Amino acid sequence: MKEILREIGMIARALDSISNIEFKEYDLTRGQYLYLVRICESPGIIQEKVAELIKVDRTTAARSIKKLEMNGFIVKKEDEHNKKIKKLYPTEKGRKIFPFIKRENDHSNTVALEGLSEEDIENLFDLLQRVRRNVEKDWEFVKKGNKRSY
Amino acid sequence: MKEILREIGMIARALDSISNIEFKEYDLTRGQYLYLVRICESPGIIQEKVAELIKVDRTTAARSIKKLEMNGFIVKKEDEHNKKIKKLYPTEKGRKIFPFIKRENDHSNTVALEGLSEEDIENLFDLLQRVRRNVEKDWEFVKKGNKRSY
DNA sequence: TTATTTTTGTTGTATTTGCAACAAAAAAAT
DNA sequence: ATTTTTTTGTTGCAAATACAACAAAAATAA
Repeated sequence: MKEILREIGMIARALDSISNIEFKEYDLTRGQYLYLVRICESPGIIQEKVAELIKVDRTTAARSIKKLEMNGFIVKKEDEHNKKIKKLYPTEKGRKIFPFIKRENDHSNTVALEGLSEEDIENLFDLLQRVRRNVEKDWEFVKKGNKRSY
Repeated sequence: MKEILREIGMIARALDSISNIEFKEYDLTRGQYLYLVRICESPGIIQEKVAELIKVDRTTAARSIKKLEMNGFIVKKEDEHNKKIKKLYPTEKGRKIFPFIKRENDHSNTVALEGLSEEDIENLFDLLQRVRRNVEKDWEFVKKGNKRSY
């Protein structure tokens, strides 16, 4: 059995670790860049969706986003028609550092893909998307308290 | 720019989350399965190497491994010729749950790779290994306190 | 319409994570 | 042989993470 997941875990931890170190320069603490990127990309998104996108616990997302708000990177806005939800928007400060996050991520991407051809990259991306779609089904299933049988 | 790393991050977090939930049944707390697997696979390995393999902070590995020891899954043994290092070995208890961890990981692998052909899988594995080798260079560089320029 | 279930958000608590700083052994350089 | 650097391991501390449990709005079912 090819240990695909092990490779993926190693890559993910290594890159996350690098990003966290590099973003301290912009006063972003561990993990925060993930949330800020998603909010910048989809202004008005709610935190429940952000957690789903990132694949992180709801309460972890709640606290990270609260901290982003406290530090002035984003704001929460009430919705006109739905009293329950809070829409998330980047502030000026948040929008300003977004390009730096993108730049760092692009660099990591470039480093990661060194030596791969254009075709390799297309192929890898396609395969990873398929894997991700497979995996997110199980994640939602298990997160809701269900038990996988195997 | 194809967001390869984003896909990898999503997959890794989702699967890690599932594993952590599923391994509570065996009294393994968050993250511990990673260390136990590596120690079972390479008896006598030292914790510094385990951290490198997993791509996790040295001190995090130290504490996880200490806990594995306290809970009787592994033992630390002094080396004859080197007073500094401590070699790690699974105990009977550790060896016993190893197959369950393997089984769970295999299942996750299978789910993840659903719909991919044999060739796709070979290809994906090869590409991921190359990405991982690229990324670990930067990880070690940054972890040692160096600054990437981009 | 009313009752039930799902969605969304929060807080309390325990645990994990990782940076900083230290110590000691080992290895390498002088 | 001595000094310097690297390797390996530890602890203090601050912060992130996630499970449990709760609450209220919204969506769905009855």
